[in-house]
This record gives sequence, structure tokens and C-alpha cells, in this order.
Amino acid sequence: MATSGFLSTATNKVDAKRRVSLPAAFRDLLADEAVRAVYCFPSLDHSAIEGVSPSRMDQMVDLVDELGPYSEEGQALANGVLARAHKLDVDDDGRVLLPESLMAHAGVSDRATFVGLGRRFEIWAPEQHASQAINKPLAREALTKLKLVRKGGAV
Amino acid sequence: MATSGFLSTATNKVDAKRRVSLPAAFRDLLADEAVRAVYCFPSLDHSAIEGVSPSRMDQMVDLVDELGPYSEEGQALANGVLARAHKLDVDDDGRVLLPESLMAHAGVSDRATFVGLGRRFEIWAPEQHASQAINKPLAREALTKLKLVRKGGAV
DNA sequence: TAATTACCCATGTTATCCCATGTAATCCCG
DNA sequence: CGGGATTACATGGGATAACATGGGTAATTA
Repeated sequence: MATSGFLSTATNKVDAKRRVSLPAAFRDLLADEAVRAVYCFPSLDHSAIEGVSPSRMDQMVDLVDELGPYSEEGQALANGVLARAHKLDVDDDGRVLLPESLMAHAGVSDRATFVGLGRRFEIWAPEQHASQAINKPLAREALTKLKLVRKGGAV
Repeated sequence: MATSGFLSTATNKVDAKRRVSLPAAFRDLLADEAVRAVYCFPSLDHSAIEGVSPSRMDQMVDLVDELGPYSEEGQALANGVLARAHKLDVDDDGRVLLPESLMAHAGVSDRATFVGLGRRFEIWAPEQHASQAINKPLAREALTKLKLVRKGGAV
């Protein structure tokens, strides 16, 4: 059943064959998808791998299409993200194979930290992720923007 | 049937397997939800665990999505809340399993105090919750803001 | 055919399910 | 309206399944 996007943080082992278990909570989100896979590409901002669901990658492809072949923006997105994206199939044991290029970009070697960020997730080298600061006051600020209405009787 | 949000306070036992009964009054609120689960994350403000319903967590994910990947606020919320959030499934006996990281943050060991706060609730170590002061004058002040109209004929 | 990737099975650990019990709240019917 | 019967809750414990991980072998593919 569908849950609320990629959540939580978990660090899993990358074995000699570059296989990693995708956290079970992440796998569950793929149940509704057409394919059991995630799409990963180097983050444009940090030394981390960015990951999205198949349907979200579809949205990105559509966006590039809509922007058209003569949109600087669209071409930047195509070359910056689509060209460097990999489809990672989830095997029967719930594992994916990390491409060497992505591991190199993120500085991942034998351990990978999966960070759920809602519609997307990131994969970090554990040490580098640990040194990331979080802005609590700003997060608190953002929470105040939550809609004050309930949907359909639910809390 | 659905009631008016998370209300009242109850202290339950956390067993050796880190299981706790979710107060029955809280469970009843989940009847209208798509999944029988609550979402918990470390409070940004106190040494306590914060809990929300699935639909409310959906709202948070949507908010992060709407704010976009280059909103400082959105990223703070994603990293401060979503990345630290856990989906706690309610089992057939009405219990949830508390993640060790959340227990550590709240200083919870063998007993947990559930505090209903309307659209959300908190989980405290009993002693720490007991030492929380209540600002009655301010509460009184807030009450004056209540709209003086009734909804739909009810009292 | 050498290297890589996909598939299959094994294992320790953790979480989940299922049943049991004591107690408190609710029901029901005289 | 009262008091015994019944159900709902919180809690404990053992059995079962899920998860992360390691390793072997067959299938690709370059």
C-alpha cells in the first residue's frame, strides 16, 4: 500500500559486488509503480546521489519534453540530470547495484546512507552525511505553513 | 467513529521488545486513514517524540514538494523532519514499535507518556513530561479567540 | 571467454503475528 | 437501577516471517 513518500534515514552495507539493500520502507513505496526500480543521478548540489521513483523520473522526462529542444533550461536539465541518470533495478532480495560513477561522485565505498526526503531521497557516504547541519528553526517555521484543514474526516 | 483529534494523556509500558500500546483513543482516530500507522519524528523543540496521522504526514510531504528543492525552508523541513520520521505500523493488538533513535531522543526507556495535542501528539518520558509547566494565562488568552458561531446546528 | 551482472540459496538478527491473561469499562436484563 | 456477564484494553510470551547480508552459480555482454 502507498505510504507518504521516502522517509527516515538508514545506513546499509555496500558489498564487494557494489550491491546495497534498498531500505524496506523505500521498497514498499515502489509497490504501485510499473517497474521495481529507482532512478539515481549525481546531485547537482552536493556530493551525494539523488534518487527518485519511476513515476517521478517520468515527470522529469516530460518536463524536458515540454520545455522543448530549444529551451536552454530544458537542455540543461536533460544534460545535467537525464544524461547522468541510471535505472537501478531492485532484485528479489531488495537490493540494487550502485554504478561506479555514482559511488565516486558521492564518495561512497563500503557503506551508504539512505536519506528519505519525501518525493526523493539521497544516498550519502555516512561520514559526509553526518557532517550536514540541519536548520531546526527554519524547519519549525515551515511547519507553520501546513494547511489547517483536514481531508475527508481524517485527522 | 472519528473523534476530534488526539486528546488526553496516558502513560503506557514499553516492553523489552520496545513495543507500546497506542492509547485506544488515538487508535480510533486512525479508522478513516488509508493505513493503520502513525508517523513519528524527534521534536524540533523538546526532548520528546512528535507523532502525526498518515494524512498529516502526507501534507508535510506535499509541502516539501511544493516548496521545491531550492527552498531553504523546504530543505530544512525535509532534513529536519522527513529524514528523521518513522512510519510506525499499528499491530493487531494496537501496539507500535518505538525506534531506538526516537527513544534515545526523548529519553524514553520503560514507560512512555502519550500527550494528545489535537492534530498531533507527543510521546515523553513520564518524569520529563511531569516537569513541564503549563501557561494558564496564555491558554485563557487563546480561548478568547474562539469563533462564537456554531457549525451546522450542533452545540 | 573474461568480466560483469542477475539469480538463487543460506544465515543471524529483528520485527511481526498470534494466543493468553488480568483488569477495567460497558452492556444487558431482570 | 443494580449487579452479573461480556467486551475492550494493556501487557506478556512464544512462534513465524521479514530484513540485511554473504556467498555460489548461471546467464549476459563486451
